[in-house]
Order: sequence, then C-alpha cells, then structure tokens
Amino acid sequence: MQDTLSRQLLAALEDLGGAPEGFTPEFEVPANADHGDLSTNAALQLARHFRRAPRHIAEHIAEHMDVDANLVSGVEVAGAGFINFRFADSWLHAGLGHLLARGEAFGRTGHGHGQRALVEFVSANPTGPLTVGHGRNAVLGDTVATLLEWTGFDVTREYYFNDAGRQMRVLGESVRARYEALVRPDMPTKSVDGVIVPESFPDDGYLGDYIADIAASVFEEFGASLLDAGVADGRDLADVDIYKKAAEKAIFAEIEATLKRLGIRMDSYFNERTLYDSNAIWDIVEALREKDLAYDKDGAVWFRTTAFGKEQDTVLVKSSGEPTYRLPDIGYHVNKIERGFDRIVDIFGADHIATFPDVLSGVEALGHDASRISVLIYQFVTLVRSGEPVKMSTRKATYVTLDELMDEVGEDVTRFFFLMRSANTHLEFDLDLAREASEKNPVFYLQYAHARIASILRKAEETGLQTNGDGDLSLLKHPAEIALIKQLLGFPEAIHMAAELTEPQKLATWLRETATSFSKFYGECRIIGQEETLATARLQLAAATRIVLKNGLTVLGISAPESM
RNA sequence: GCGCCCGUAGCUCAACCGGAUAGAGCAGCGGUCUUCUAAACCGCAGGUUGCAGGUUCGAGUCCUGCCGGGCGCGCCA
Repeated sequence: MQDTLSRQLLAALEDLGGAPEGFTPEFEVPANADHGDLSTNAALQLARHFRRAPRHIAEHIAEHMDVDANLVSGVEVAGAGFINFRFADSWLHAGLGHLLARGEAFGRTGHGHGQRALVEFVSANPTGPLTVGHGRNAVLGDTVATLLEWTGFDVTREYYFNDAGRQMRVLGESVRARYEALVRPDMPTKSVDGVIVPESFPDDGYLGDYIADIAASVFEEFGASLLDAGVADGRDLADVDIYKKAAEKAIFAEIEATLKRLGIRMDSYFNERTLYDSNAIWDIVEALREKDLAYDKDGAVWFRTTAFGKEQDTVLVKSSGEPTYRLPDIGYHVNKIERGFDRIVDIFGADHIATFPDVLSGVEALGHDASRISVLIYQFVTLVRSGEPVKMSTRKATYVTLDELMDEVGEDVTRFFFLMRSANTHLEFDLDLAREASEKNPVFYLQYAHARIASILRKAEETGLQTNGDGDLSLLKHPAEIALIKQLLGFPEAIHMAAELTEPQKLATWLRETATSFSKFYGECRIIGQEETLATARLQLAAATRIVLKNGLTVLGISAPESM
C-alpha cells in the first residue's frame, strides 16, 4: 500500500520539477482517526526544496495523484500540509480475506529471509537458581528471538556461561564444606553472614539451601570415600572439581526446568572455555598488539580504550596471566560473527551499560562489522516486600527465585509482566501485592477477549451457522467493524516494528488495543440472531480477531485459552 | 567527580527514526447483564510531559545547563 502511494505521490510531483534525488515520502498511521488511515508529511518536508508553502504543494499532490479507487477512497489535505489517505472498504475486505486465508501464519513477514540471527540471553553462571532479575532477561530474550523468527530470520537461542572462574570455584568449595559436614557431623562450625556453616566453608561461599542438597547427592553417590581418599583438609584445589561438577550439573538441570516452565528452550550452550581451548583469545591479543591497540604495562596487557574515547585504558590480561572477562567477551562476539550470524542480539542488565562498548570497539578493531550486534539493555527489577526493597544476592541467598514468582502469579502473568513495559525503565515489583496485582494484570484482558471469541464460535456452531465458510465480507460496513479490520490488518507491521526495534513491549501494547477494538465491535454488533449472511460475515471477523490474538499471544509466549 | 538510563494524570505505564487536540489501565464518581462470557462496556473527572533555555514550519521526543531517582566507574564477572 505504502509503496503504491509513494510511487503515485512522486509521479504527481513531476509537473513541479520532481522531488529531489533519493527522496522517499514517509507514511504513518495518524493517532487521530479523523486524520485518515495513512498520512504523509511529504509536502512539509519538500517545502524548502520547492520554495512553496507546504499546503500549496500538498494540494497539488492531492489533485494530481492518480489513485486506485479500490484502494483509496479519499485524499485530503489537512493542517499545515499533511496529506491524509482513507482506505477504501473494498481494500480492507480483501485484506481481511487474506488474513483468514493465512491463518496462523498471518503476521509472519519475510524481512529477514535467508538471514541467521543469534540471540544470547540468560547467560547466568550456574551458581544458583534463576532469580526474578534473570526472569526479565529470559523473557525478553526469548520473545525477541520469537519476533525475529516471525520476521523471517533463522534464529538460534544461545546461553553463554563460564564454569572456570572464581565464582564456580567458590561454589565448589561451598559444596565441599557441606559434604564434609555430612561425613563428619561433629565438625566445628562458624557463622557467615548470620548463617551457621561448617568451619571449612569459604567466607564468601554460597549460602543457599540448594548447596546442602547438592552435597547430599554427592554423599549419596560417593559415601565418605572422597574424604577417605585423603582430601579432607579441603586445601587441595584440584579436587574441588568433583563438587563443582556436581553443582554445575544439578544447577543447570534446575535452570533448564525453570526455563521450560516459561516455555523457553535454548538451542545452544556456549562454554567460555571453548575460547581458551581454541587459543582464540590469545590470537586476539596478538591482533590488537599489531594494531597498537594492546600493550604491556605493570606486567599486565592493556587494551587502549582511550583510542575509542574512553577516559582510561582497561586491562585485558591480568599480571597473573589470567584474562579479564573483557577479552573472552570480545572473542565470543568475534566467534558469533565468524559463525555467520547476520543479526546478533545480546540481552544485558543495566550493569553492563558501561562495558559492552569496549567489546564492540574490540570487535570493530579486529576488522569485523560490529553493526550486526545490537544490545538490549534492561533496567533492574526491584522487589519490594512489606514496603521495603529486598536486597538481592545469589551468594547470600536473599533472592526471590523465578520459580517462586511463577508459583505465586503463574507463568502467563510472569511473562506478560516482563513484556508489558519498555525494557529500559525500572521495574518495581511488590511481592505482597503480587497476587492482587496479577488479577488486575492486562494479560487477562487479552486472554478474556480470546476466550470470548472462542465461546461465540462454539455457540454459532450449535446454532448451525457456518464458522469457516466464505461469507460476504463486503457486508462489514459498521464503523466498529471497519475500525476492527483496520486494526487487525496492522498486525504484521506491529510484529515487524517490535522485532526491528527489539521492543517486545510494543507488541503487548498493540495487542491490548486490538482487544479493545474487538470489545467495541462486540458491544455494538451482535452476531448470533442477525440475518444469516451478515452473521456469517461477522463471524469471520470474529474468527480473524481470534487468529490475531492467538498469534500475538503465541509470539509473547502466553497461552490463549478457549475459555476462562 | 565522570559515563549511561529514567523523570508524562493520585498510582503503574503508552505515545510507531520530530507531526495535528499527549493516550490507556488502576484508584475515584455515575451508568449498563430476561439476548453471543460483566475478567467486559459506556460516561465524568484528572496534565505547565521535573525546571530553564536552544534548534524549526512544528518538540514529551533532538541539543545545552540545572534538579531528582537508578546503574556503572577493580589487574571482579
């Protein structure tokens, strides 16, 4: 539609001497329905070029545009020089027919056809259960991935983790201490952050109950044999591996189960260690040295981030010889590009805001196209309990787990809760009001509209009306019907916009408008009991609405119930 | 101190690369079920878009400076 209008508009400008090279008119859907269905500010933009009043140009265009009456029923000039187009009913009816024919594929577009996308999200090291904060990450990432799939990309969902760092070692030591206490119940204890722990427990160890559970499973498998083997003093770091492995396995299993509850399945788990094994990170250091972007100082290797506008250079390799996280991060992103992904999306918490530009600089410096990488930053979720913010720490186990949240409000509400707001605004969640709040959650509004349509279709079938026939759609002329059709036909664009901007919240907002539009139609236009041809046509409009709501909810990962 | 994000109705949030009269929900007030699901619908009320400038035909949106909140600023990740 826009392409057609665009061509006709440019043609109408020929008598004025033509539009400047490369000029493309912009169209938008006006906020106010009085301003038509599609509007362009082209005349305003061209005023300077033609040295004429915008209104004058607009009028010229409106008069000289050769529009197809089957597509557009009206062209009007308004305001300072806007040109407003009104769609012809026949075009809307044809669109509705197309929608019904496409069914559950309606909304899918081919923008990304033939391209591969990688969405990296969650990426929590397996040191404990997923928390509410991880939930926001997981739901955003999964939904962005689905949006990209709907716009034609071949999408891979990837989870990045590191099981070789300090965090994981401390985790293993925590498990080992709990295990020791199982073998020797009389072992001395001490207190860490107010929790009684075995004496050998690390001071910065993980305090959650799940650590004891993992220790118990190790004890079940090995009995006391690990101590008998002479590693009981707990000072031999090599042996911590057994505990670490056990913890990693158990925690990953739990994480996967939690994600599964949310309807999320990862396609790939990427272990940071891969980058060490392949020597990739050391190749990067050398490459950066050659470009004079890396140098030695104080026994460490530094990255010349000042060359990219930073105030200070940053360390890539510590004087101990260990890389900082920045180096593998660069390596990881180069790896993503080398794997051939055209579009790469990272989902990061706000604490990464300052650091990922370094990574992009590194990728760019190594001669790769960093513009393929986009980063979705989300602000933190603050939990409020009894009016007080809850400090969240995985180590201290003062978190609320994602599972607990789902137990309380359900999976659908959990997903929608994280999707209904723009990612870069702070999210405050009052646990005491969780249940109450969930009943007011707009997700029910969407599901209700869907269930209501399902009910109508059931009832219509009982009445003997045709629910899948070819009614005469041109009978749909009521303002509420026309408004609803226009809304429904905007679905592919809503998906595309949400995907393009990586803002799933746009789709959630759009779906709410759709449900509202349907409610108006429902209130004003009865179906059952009307003259049969009209009833059949309206039934098809209802069926089309159901398709859009179902597809939209599916993209968001939320169920579309048949009844409520 | 420096960097990034945010500031819109009493509350929680929208507003599609700058567009026309800034919109919803909740809370408040008043209406609507003997007919397809009232988890709904209709109406009323609610605003100097934090403040002050600037850019232009036009600014919630872009720029500058303040004020307020958040997150970072380590040879931690």
